Amino acid sequence: MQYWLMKSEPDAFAIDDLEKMPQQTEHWDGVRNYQARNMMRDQMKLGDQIFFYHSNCDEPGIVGIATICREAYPDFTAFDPEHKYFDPKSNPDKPSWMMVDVRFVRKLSRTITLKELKNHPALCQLTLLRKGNRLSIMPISQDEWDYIMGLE
DNA sequence: GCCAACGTTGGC
DNA sequence: GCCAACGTTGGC
Repeated sequence: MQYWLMKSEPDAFAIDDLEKMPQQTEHWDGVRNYQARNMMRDQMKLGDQIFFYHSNCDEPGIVGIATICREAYPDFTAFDPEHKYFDPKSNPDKPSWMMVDVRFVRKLSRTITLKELKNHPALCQLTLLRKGNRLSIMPISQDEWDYIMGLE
């Protein structure tokens, strides 16, 4: 099993929104970066654990845990000209983009903020903290996962 | 709102 | 293949 961190802007889709979905499950659409797509397509497996991260907001940080409940399949929002994630270069015969389904597990008892994560030398290898890294999906090592869980 | 640090696009 | 222009991300 692997661990991941996935970013979402809470104004668009927050951890509370995931919790309120039917079956507490939602497809993770709109990933339009090849590196992130490749990780979803090639590495994300059923049961993998996810840190749900709120970005671009007052208090950026990890707010909850989710899990992969469906492995990669074509991101159908890319086929819909009315959709904001429409990509004319993608089509059902040859989809450019993929998505996974994620299921809510639980909220953390508190937000583990980006600011706080930066204060831990043990986490200096976190992709999230690397300069200029804007990936919306990134792998987390077992050690990093355990360490962060210990901060809650 | 600003802007650094990307990734993508497209002319050449 | 190069690289300038452009668009996006996301912290601050």
